[in-house]
Amino acid sequence: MHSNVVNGGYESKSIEKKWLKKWEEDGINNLKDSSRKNKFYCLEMFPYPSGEPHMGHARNYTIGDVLARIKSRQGFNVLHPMGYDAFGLPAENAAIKSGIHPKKSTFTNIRKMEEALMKMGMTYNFKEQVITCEPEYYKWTQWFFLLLYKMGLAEKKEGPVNWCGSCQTVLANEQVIDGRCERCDSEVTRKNLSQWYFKITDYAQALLDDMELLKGWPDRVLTIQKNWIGRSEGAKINFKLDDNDEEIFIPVFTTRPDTIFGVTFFILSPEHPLVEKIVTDKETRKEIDRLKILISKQTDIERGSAIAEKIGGFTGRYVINPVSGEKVPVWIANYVLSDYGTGAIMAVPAHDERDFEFAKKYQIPIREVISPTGKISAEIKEVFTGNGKMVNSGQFDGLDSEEGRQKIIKYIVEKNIGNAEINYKLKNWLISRQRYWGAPIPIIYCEKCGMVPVPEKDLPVILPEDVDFKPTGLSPLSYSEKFVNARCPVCGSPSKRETDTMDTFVCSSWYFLRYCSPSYDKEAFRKEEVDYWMPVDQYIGGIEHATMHLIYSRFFTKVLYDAGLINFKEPFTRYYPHGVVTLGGQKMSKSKGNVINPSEIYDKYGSDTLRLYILFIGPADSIVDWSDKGVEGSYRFLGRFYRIIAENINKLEKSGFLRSKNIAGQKSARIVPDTLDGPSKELARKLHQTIRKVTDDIFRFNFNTAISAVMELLNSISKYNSLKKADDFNDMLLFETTENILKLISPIAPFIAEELWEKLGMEYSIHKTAWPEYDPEFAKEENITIVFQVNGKIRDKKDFSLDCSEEEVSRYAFSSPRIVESIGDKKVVKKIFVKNKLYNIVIV
RNA sequence: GCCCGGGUGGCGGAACAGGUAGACGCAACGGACUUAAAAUCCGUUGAGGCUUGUCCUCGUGUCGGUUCGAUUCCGACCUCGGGCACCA
Repeated sequence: MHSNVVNGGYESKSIEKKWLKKWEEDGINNLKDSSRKNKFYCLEMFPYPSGEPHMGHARNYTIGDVLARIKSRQGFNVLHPMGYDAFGLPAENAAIKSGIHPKKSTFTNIRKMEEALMKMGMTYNFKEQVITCEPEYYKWTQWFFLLLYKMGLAEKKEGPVNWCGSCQTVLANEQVIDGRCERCDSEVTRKNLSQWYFKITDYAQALLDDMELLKGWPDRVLTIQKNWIGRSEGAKINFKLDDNDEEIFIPVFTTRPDTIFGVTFFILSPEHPLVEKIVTDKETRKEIDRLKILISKQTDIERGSAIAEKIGGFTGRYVINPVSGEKVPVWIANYVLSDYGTGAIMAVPAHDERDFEFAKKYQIPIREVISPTGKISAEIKEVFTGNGKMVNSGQFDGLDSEEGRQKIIKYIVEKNIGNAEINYKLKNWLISRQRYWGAPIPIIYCEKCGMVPVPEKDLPVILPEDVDFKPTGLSPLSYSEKFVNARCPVCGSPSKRETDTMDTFVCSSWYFLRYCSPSYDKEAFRKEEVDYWMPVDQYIGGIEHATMHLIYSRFFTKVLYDAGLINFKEPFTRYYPHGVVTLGGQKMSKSKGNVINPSEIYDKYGSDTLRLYILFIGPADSIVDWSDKGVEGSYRFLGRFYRIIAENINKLEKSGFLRSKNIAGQKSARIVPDTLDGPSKELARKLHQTIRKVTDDIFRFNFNTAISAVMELLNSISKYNSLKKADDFNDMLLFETTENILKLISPIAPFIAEELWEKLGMEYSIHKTAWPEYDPEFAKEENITIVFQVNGKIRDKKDFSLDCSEEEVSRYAFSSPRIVESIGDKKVVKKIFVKNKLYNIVIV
């Protein structure tokens, strides 16, 4: 290690080294204390062990660490755990490239992460980490799979899936961004495969309803989730195929049953199973087949975006509108999706943008049935999607569209042709992956018994280590004879194991429960521990997990609740999304080479500087751009802090104050307000105001302003120290201020605080002391500045005593030359007095 | 296209309930210390004006409104960021 960057007497390197060692020996970073009554579970999203924590991790974990430390100092029993989301593609991809086994690289990386987190002074109990790729953990991930299976929430289904050709695996909908793979950015194609799904859609409504319990979540996150779940209310209506031989009903979903008289055509998605059946004419069939192939070749981007061109064709057949009795043509079109609603729609071109565009292109009639004015338009030039009066709608004419919707639903229910229905955009969670580095799905296929779940007593299904994990599109595990061949748990005959592994989001959907009893080996979690610690009081992590991890974790929690295994419905009481750290306005990324690692910073300036800077850089939830100058500023501040406090300690030593009293043990005989005056009183006030502000700001996640308050206090101390007259000086006050400023900075910059605490002769450790509380008597301002305005413009300012009367203020106002001059010969019509703030004279 | 957030000095950002806009920090400039530099310490620093003051005018994306008073509330627009995006 090289010497410190020049900074007065502040030797961050040796200080941090010294305390790291001491803290580790004493286990001081474990904040659990079962003798305390109230608990606080502070959780930060655990990292994927990529090798070294990045700046986002540093930000995330520093925020959590500060909160956990303060909660502990405020007397809470604090659970502040750490672990690793250790399964996943990157390790496997790296293994394919470099030949190093994922297990080896993962554990090497974990050690590195661990060391870095320790160096940053994080208060995790490193002895109780949770690592998802260990059999002791994934045994219970598999147990969860079985639980969902038993509850009918896990199913194997043939269906179109998102296939990433480069990763050679299936992706969940959430992992596809703009038709591309989230990880490798290559284009995602559709493929029909038999895959495992978790039926999260069964919980769509519960996920929406229970948002009411998430008062401690930012609205924007709930909005994202609502959007993702995509609930829409409407009706399912059956249209009968116009056919002489057979009664075929085709249901559609619509949110606008009130527009049913405006249906001028009907569309099936190209993948709709009835397309095959109903197209009878040979020539038409040719054309429809051609279209189907054309559309199936379209990528998600070409087909899926709102601006994509609409294409389709007439099937030669008709359906009967069940309400109007009208016969309308059946088309297929690329813009009708097979996996939403019923895969078929009633098209109302006058009142739907997409149908309008399609009708115009293919010259299909457009009929107005909702009119904003109630009058029928002569010509339809544009779509009207709003509410209005129903027209051209038979017995429903004249109704408001909202009312019409209810009336039509009532009608179709009575006539037995449909019903009210709710649809969600949320799709079932596809969890199988044709990859090696994941938790094996605990299922066995027996020729006689069929699909058999692995009995709980046989868990874990161990992921074998001697496997060839080259990507072939098939699960690497399928090449391992040893793994694949098994005995049927039911009949004992030779069987085959499921060779897919689980999406890593399954592992991370319950880790917060495991933290409550990390080494318990009888169950996934010890109930008493979970009852005590859960739900998480404060969760902190990137907003990019709003739709995946956070929804899945909420889903898992609800499943456990319904299984009667836990007594809460939501895992995270409060959630705080921190912002990302950019460099030059760009997202830091290894591939672009624009990365600043936390280690560079703590190696050069120390972890205190890193922590301080990352909190001071800007509001914790906003995107912040890295600035080397800013880091230096933080480092300089700590140097200045060190010098000024050391000077205080010096002074107190010289005056004999520190020797004369057994300060460390002394809690009583502190300053009484009346005994102070002048600069001392001012400093005492500043101190108590700072205690109040820092505490308030930190719990509002305003770390930047909390730090600026500490800076201001330091400036006040510095000024106080430069006082000429010795009588103005109060040793006790200086001591108390020193003691408290150290406490205030201690969760943010734990090393320097501990060092100076020791220098002050206090009992080890500052991190075990109670968090300071402010005294309102001290914090109270004596004088306040009243602002004088004339017609809202500031004309004068003057100090008055707190709570002074309007009369007093008014008397001054009308004697102030500047104010009198501003009034001139105008007439005073009104006087506004805001206590302790301002006096405004209104003239005309 | 729809739904959320933001736009404040040269820069990052303060202003918690409509009441002193620019806290704190960075950068810059001036001074002290030094043979010198670095570091440190002390100042100045939104723009413009002159009558240089405890001064005046302007100023929180643009335009308008409510109010004695608007960065804060309302309306329209411009712009940046995020989410969703043929979801019937």
